[in-house]
Amino acid sequence: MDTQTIFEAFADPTRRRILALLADQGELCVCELTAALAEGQPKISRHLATLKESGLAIPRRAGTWMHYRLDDSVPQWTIGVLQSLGQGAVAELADDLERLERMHSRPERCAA
Amino acid sequence: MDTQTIFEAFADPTRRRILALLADQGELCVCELTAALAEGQPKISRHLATLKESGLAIPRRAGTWMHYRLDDSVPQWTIGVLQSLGQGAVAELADDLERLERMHSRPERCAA
DNA sequence: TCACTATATACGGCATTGCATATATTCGTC
DNA sequence: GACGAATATATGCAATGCCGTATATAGTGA
Repeated sequence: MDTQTIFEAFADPTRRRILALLADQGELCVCELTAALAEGQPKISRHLATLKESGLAIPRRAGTWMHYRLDDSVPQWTIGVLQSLGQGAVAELADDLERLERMHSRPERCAA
Repeated sequence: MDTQTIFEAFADPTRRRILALLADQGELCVCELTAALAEGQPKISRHLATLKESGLAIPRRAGTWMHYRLDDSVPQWTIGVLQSLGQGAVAELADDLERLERMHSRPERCAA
């Protein structure tokens, strides 16, 4: 949760795409993120591990699925950056959201 | 001036110390930054080149001295991050400022 | 032009990072 | 327990980043 770790997390474009999606959608599972970004599953999983270790994302297991959401107990400036990711700083966000909508058989969102 | 470049600039602790000092002091030359951070001159110079290329810092030559200041025409979220650097996100800032004050024979600040 | 100061860059080494492929784990169901 | 789906991790590699040392450049003044 220290400054350096958070900045490193923001320094990768794939992680920013993930963070922008989580900021927009609230909670998503690995298979949804894999479909939305159109990237390989191990790649998504590794970046989610990084985000989890940095304290930016929180995992929740629901059966077979792992859901990730943003942690809202982050430094103030971090919140500003996260908001900006959905407001133009992540150029791919529109495409990613469209692929997410198009995805077949998305897991039902069941609360914790 | 694109998103990726700016985030990469923020990802290094030495660059954040430089940015925090510039945000606090307005304009500093290389030798002042070298003294304030207590780091080698080539290291400071290299990081300033990175900041210049990212669009975050603007150089100004005044005789032998190169002065650097922040560019204020940066994305909105960037401004928030820069402010945060002076408000706890850069732990070394107090020490760096103290070394800067103690520095002997600082170049006089003459306007452009 | 020469010497001096301030700053920038080149070079080599070391550590880290991101990736793809392959494999391991975890969970639900039978 | 065996199997299949979802997710996580191991491995090997190419690329990148930061560093210190040495050197080059730019400016100033004699």
